[in-house]
Parts: sequence; structure tokens; C-alpha cells
Amino acid sequence: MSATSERRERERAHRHQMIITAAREIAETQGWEAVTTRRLADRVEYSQPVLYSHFHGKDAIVGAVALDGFAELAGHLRRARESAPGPAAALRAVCQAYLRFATERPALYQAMFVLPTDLTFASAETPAPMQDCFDEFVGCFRADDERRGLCAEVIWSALHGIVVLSDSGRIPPAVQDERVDLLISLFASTP
Amino acid sequence: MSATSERRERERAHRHQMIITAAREIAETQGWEAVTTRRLADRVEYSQPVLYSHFHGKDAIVGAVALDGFAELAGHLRRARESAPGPAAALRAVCQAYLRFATERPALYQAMFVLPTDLTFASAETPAPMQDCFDEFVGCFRADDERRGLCAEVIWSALHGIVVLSDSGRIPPAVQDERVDLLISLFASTP
DNA sequence: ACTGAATCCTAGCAGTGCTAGACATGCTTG
DNA sequence: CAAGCATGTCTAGCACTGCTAGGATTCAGT
Repeated sequence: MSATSERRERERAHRHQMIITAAREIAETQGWEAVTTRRLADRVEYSQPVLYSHFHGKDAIVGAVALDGFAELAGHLRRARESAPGPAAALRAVCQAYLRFATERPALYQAMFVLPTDLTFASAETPAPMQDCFDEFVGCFRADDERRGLCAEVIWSALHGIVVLSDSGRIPPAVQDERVDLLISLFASTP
Repeated sequence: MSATSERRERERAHRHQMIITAAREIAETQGWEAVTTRRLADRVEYSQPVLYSHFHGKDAIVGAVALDGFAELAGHLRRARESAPGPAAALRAVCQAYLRFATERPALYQAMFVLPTDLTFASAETPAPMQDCFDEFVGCFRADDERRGLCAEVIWSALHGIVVLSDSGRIPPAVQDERVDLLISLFASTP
């Protein structure tokens, strides 16, 4: 491989990342409905077909942004869990970190959990950052608990439900903390 | 008001319902992405502008379908709760009824809980059928429990999370029952 | 029967995701 | 060094979306 083609590869990778960050920026400032292929092409100063030479479609772009989000969320959850004094506190810390992430980065959260993407969940080909996020929840339960996987799914589902229902105004967004407290107390008072 | 204008009013109301049921049928057979104003107009054998003389926009049509859905869901939940032998069994029955509704009528469920609509939740102007659905969850907890409203929100959120995450393939849809069992047992083992 | 009003449809706008084919650019080979 | 090939990029356009202005048509009351 020649030096020039290496440079082109590098430039291409750089542009690839440009597209992802541009999509994310537009989404975070104006919402995902404002992320159109035209606007995105404008932002990166290329034409639309260039986008499609990097991604199969818009879903793939959303998926790329989501993947970055999973990496960030995994970091937040891990730090929350590790800096907690004990197992019970760990669950609380992870839940609160999850909720904080969802409220502070709503666009990113949407890309990860509500918008259609080409990412495959709960499979062997599931990318590592996504697995990591889930594993942080699993890690909050005792290793000898056979149902820890199930517990993780349920608590994750509950948190996600709280997020989306309050985000769409279907439950009042005011008392989020109380809901999380209740949720955590439910798991705390069970063997 | 003359007899003819009364007849026209009647016909208009009939057409109104036609639009709603047509939208619902298309959604249930081909998904909501297939519900376009053109297809809908075709189905009811009128032109697109007629739709807009009945509804402010597509969101309002989705909202109308959703409202029907809330009425049906409220009925299911109420029957489930009332035919349960005791309070603990009532919660289980309501949860299972909710999940069954979501899996058997996915399009309707989407209109009610994930698509953007006209409907306003958790407010004084919230239509009765929607209030009723929520009240069925509240009714599963003891009347002297000050936090029964909060409990209802949390269990509803958890169920909704389970529904949407499994529907979008983000958690494996196989073991739904186990998740609900776990969720119920959490609430059962708390004062 | 005539006029005014209510009703409805045709045609079109501005936007969407996505792509075929023309164009220019740069690389490799004779 | 020049010819030709290949890579990369853009213009222009397709088929679709929700939505609407304005003309045509039908109907009601006088």
C-alpha cells in the first residue's frame, strides 16, 4: 500500500468521524428530526452521495452516533458502580447515572434506545460497548444470583420506561428521583 | 337545524369514524409507516384534503386511534383486576393483561405510547379513557398507601420498558413472562 | 330556476431518503 | 512524459412524505 493511499485512507477515516460528530451536533442542538442527509452533507461540506459511501443509510449514521453513546454511557455506569461503597449503593449509583445520562444527553439517548438503527442487540455480534452497558447492570447483583441477568433486564427496562414516558410527557417529569428511589428500594428489599 | 343538515352531520360523523378505523386497519396490517395520508384517503374513497377537514394533521389521526386503544385497554385492565381473587393477584392479572394487549395489538400500542400524538397526558384535560388506564394500576395498591400513585407510575414504566425494548429487539423477546413474574414479585414483597 | 354557500378534488409546494450517470481528478502504465 | 484507466465527487433527479391554495362541483334556500 502506497503512502498516498494511506493518506487517503486517513483522510477518509477523518471524514467518517466528521459525519458522525456533525450528525450528533445537529441532533443535540435541533433534535434528530433536523438531521437530514442534506443538512448533514452541508455541514461536512460534501454532497449527499459521499455520506452513502461511508454509511449504508441514515440508520447506519444514527447507529454510529449511538455506538459512541454506548461507549460513553458504559464509562459513566462503570465509574458510578466502582466508586460506590457497597453493592446496594452500587445499584443506586448506576441507576442515577443512567438517568442523568438520559436527561443530559436526550438526543444521544434517543439514538441508542428509541430510534431505529442497524445495531443488533442481545446477540453474539453485539458490539462491545453495548454489552458493557448491560454488564454494568448485571454487575450490580451478586455473582451467585442465577437471576441477575433477568434482574438487569427488568431494572434496565424500568429505567428506560421512566425515561421515555417522562420525556414524551406521558408521566410528569417532576418527581424522577422519587421513582428511582422506589425502584431501587424494591430491589434492595429482595434476597 | 334542518333535517338535511342533520343527515349531513351524521354522514360526517360516520366518515370521521371511517378514517379512524381505516388508519387503524392499515397500521395493524402493514405498520404505521404505511399509514400515509394518500393511502388513507384512497381507503376511505375521498381525497386528502377531506382528512384535514376532520383532523388537524396526521398526529391527530394517530391520536384518535390511540384514544380508541385506551378505551379498549382500560376495559381489559379493569376486567383483569376485577376477576382476580385478591389484591396481589390483581396486580399480576393487570400486568399480564397489559403485556398481552401490547403484544397482540402492537400497532395500537405504538399509537398510544410511542408515536407522537395530539393527546395530552397527566393533565386535567387528559381524556377519561387514558385516566382510566392509569387508575387501574393505581387500584392495584392499597387505598391507604400514600405512594400508590408513584407505584403505579413505576410499574407502568417498567412494563412499558419491557414492551418497547423487546419489541425493538433490544432485549430478547423470549422470556417476557419471567420478567413480569420478577417485577410482580418485587412489588409483592414490599409493604 | 337562480344564486350563494358548503363541499370536494386537482394540482402543487417544500421537504424527505436515496441513487444513476456525468464530470473531474489523480494514479499507473506504456 | 503522455495516454488511459480508476477513483472520487457532484449534479440532477426519482419516488415518496405531510400538507394546502384555488378552482370546480354539487347542493340548499329563496
